[in-house]
Amino acid sequence: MQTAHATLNNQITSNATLLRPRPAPEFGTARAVTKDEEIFAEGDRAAYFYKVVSGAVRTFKLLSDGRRQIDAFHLPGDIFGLEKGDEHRFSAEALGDATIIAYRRCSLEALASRDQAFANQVIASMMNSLERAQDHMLLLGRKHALEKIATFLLVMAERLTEDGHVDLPMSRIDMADHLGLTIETVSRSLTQLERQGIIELPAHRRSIILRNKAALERLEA
Amino acid sequence: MQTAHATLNNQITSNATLLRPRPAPEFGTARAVTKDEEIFAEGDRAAYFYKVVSGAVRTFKLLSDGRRQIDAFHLPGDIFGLEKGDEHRFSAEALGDATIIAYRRCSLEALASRDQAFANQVIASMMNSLERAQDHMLLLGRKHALEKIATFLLVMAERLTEDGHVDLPMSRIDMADHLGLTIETVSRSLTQLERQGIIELPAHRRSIILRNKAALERLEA
DNA sequence: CGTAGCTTTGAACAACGTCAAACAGCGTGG
DNA sequence: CCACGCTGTTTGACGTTGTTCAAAGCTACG
Repeated sequence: MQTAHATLNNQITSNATLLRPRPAPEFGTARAVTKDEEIFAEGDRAAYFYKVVSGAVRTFKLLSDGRRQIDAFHLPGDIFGLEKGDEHRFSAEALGDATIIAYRRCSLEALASRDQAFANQVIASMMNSLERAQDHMLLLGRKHALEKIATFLLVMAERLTEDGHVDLPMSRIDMADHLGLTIETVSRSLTQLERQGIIELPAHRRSIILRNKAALERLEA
Repeated sequence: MQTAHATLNNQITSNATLLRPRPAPEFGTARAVTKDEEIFAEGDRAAYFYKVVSGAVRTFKLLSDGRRQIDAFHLPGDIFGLEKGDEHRFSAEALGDATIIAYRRCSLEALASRDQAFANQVIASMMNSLERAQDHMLLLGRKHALEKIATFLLVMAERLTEDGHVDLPMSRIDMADHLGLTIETVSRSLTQLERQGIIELPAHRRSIILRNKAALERLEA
């Protein structure tokens, strides 16, 4: 019950601790990563946070028996790996070859005093993550397989905007682990949508053409 | 996971800090709400955000056919209803009789310049929400019914800390809609845990005694 | 070409949901 | 004080969605 209070203050004090003098690194250091390369792992010390420049990144948690939940895919411009505490609560891997910028982690106050605009960007990105997470809980907890797929396709179409032609950067396994399904169910749902003429699955397996967005929106529930 | 320890330890000190007379920010306006009373609804203009003083609040989203996902329960000290955009993306209702404080919503910048400490509290609360949401996605997407229940009981025990004796402020329906289950499955899982001697369900249906936390933690997966 | 890694497809199965009924606590009113 | 009905919870039988297990198809890439 006081937990909230506690953590709140926790934040403030720990920020103070982090304020120790340091060469100003507003401009992080770029880094190139290759397909499936680990950027950081759950439990690692959170010395940096990151921004995607090109490519895409997945962040995920694992259960002891290997079940995986991908909480988000991060596309160019997205910030990820920012933590309240001092260790990463997720693992992060590149979906394909990608470039990212690493920023040395520091307190928001320090950040704000040095570069207000960047600080605001970071906060805004946090709120975006939160909104996405909240929408995703509804999807995971209450939507059926077909509704999950429909929602996912619409969201990705929106984020990748190639006008109904979505070139997915992730495999079926990644989709499944993001949507709380198995790859088989993902596959079956997609072919069902294709048979209904709502989408098209060209030979190149990673790309999808949305033929009937209205129908998808109806399916979204 | 000493993170938990850390937070608990800091709790004491930080509460002390918070109770100190603080340069008054917006002293929000207190409001008493009764069981199931709506505090705001999804789509409402987000003119205020709130802090729970006593009682508990649920925030949730609905699908068109009435399926509901409760994204979080808010206990005393928790902040809820803070939005990035200008309308609420959730509905909020009191679980039982409760009192809350309403703060007039304003930009974080304005808030920060006027009362840095309070601004930090707000940001920290956002990060808390995000962390909870992320953990909850793992639960919703990848855990089985029994694992969901086990996790839920441990989390609630931690937050309500009456040491193994949890007095839940919510009904089975609320639990179900939070965990992505049905009330029947919640009920069955609880009785299964009771039959295994891991918990005890006294006559008063809202209270639960955790007899074997270790077993629950093993079940958590 | 040939092999490796995804993806799709099919059939059997299990976990969870649905439907229905019994049960318990609790407030109300006779 | 007890009967009554209301509401929330538990329990049971059965159905369905999505998973599991297995195998075959594609693509890509050497």
